[in-house]
Amino acid sequence: MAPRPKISRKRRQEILEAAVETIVERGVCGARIADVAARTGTSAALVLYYFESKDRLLTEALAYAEDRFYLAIFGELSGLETATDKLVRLIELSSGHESMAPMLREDFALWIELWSRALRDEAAARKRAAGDRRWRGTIADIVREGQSAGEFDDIDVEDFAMHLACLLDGVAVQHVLGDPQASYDHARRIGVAMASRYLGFAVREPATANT
Amino acid sequence: MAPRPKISRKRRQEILEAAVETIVERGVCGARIADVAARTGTSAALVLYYFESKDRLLTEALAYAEDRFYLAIFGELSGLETATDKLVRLIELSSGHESMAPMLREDFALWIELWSRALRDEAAARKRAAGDRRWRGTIADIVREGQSAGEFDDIDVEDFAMHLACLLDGVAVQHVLGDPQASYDHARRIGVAMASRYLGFAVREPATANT
DNA sequence: ACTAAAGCTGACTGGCCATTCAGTCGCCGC
DNA sequence: GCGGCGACTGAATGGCCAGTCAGCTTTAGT
Repeated sequence: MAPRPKISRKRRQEILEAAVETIVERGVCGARIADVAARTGTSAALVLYYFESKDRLLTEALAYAEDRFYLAIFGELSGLETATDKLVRLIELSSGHESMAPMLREDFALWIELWSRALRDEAAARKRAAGDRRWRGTIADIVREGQSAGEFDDIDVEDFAMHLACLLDGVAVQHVLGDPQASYDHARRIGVAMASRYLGFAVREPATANT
Repeated sequence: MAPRPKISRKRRQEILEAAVETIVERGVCGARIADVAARTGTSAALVLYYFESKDRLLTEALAYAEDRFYLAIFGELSGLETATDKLVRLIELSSGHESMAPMLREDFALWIELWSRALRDEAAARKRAAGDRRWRGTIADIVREGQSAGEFDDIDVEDFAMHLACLLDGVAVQHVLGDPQASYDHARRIGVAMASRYLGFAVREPATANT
């Protein structure tokens, strides 16, 4: 009756996490069920016992990673006071700020994997689209909040959210593919410059790396 | 002696083109040598006769597609007079303007495939980085040209090139993944707005679809 | 304790593909 | 007309892996 914390719940998550790590290491194409099993210390058969097929497992794993990433960022933002702080922090985090957990920094690579999967996998495409809407919605909410507070100019919110989201995606691609021209500082500067120029707030000194 | 037009040259290209089509259709993961062979009306063995392995074939095919795409855009730009025209056209074309050959519009999807491959394939990573440098260089050249002609404000060229290139990549992702919020018009507007705001030129009416 | 379900596994199998190989064919120079 | 070479092929080979299955073990409810 009482929805006791079925062990299976934990196992499922363990497997999902192992799958995410596997994808980071070998890519969606190269990931094998046996890898995921080895990482959880179980058998390949068990992985298929929890997820009917490799396809489902991979798609769920990518969605899981996206969710984790979003929630981590969102959690960090909610502790901040002003909309300006939130927006700048959002840009910093999605530019690969060193304060991010290493696990989360790997997630940038997963975006690319998700995109390439979404090109052909209906379920992945839907999840990506939903995640993207949520992400843009978060940006838009911050902007509206800043506008109400008088921090930001009164520009078209949806347009700006799309613009910033695209820019951050593009920057992340350069970043994860290791372009030396796209260091964190570079990426941050570009993002903050764009936001401040459009929204009319003053740029402050960047947060530098810490522990 | 005279470098007679070895038949092999033509065959090689045929195969590369078939490989590109195959990748568009089935993705890098799903592409099979037999598909490429079928598309050229030959045998799988022949494909491996020209390209030592599937890996090389795919990497070369992606590079080939990128080159083709770049040259097509570059060719179209060189016919234009002013730097402003060139820049706007560049933005239009990389936002998926309807006047592009359908073949080239598919290339956006190939970027994603190339990125995901570059995550793990050294050769692909090098080719991607080179292509990207060329692309940013082209943007930078146009901006410098416009600055000399007095069309554009005197901002940091490299920074701007990186910024625009990232933005266009991000927009392309949305576009190719079919986000309805990222139609061609949307994409174009975002790109042109950003460029005009940074460079200080006046935005003119968009080019609409033709032919 | 007894039982049933859930959790879990090792061993198999079936299919799929990259890659190899042992040639065939047709052309070109001689 | 011959020798050789480049283009090309069909038919293996061999490895790899997702997914299945028959049955083992643990857990928990009665």
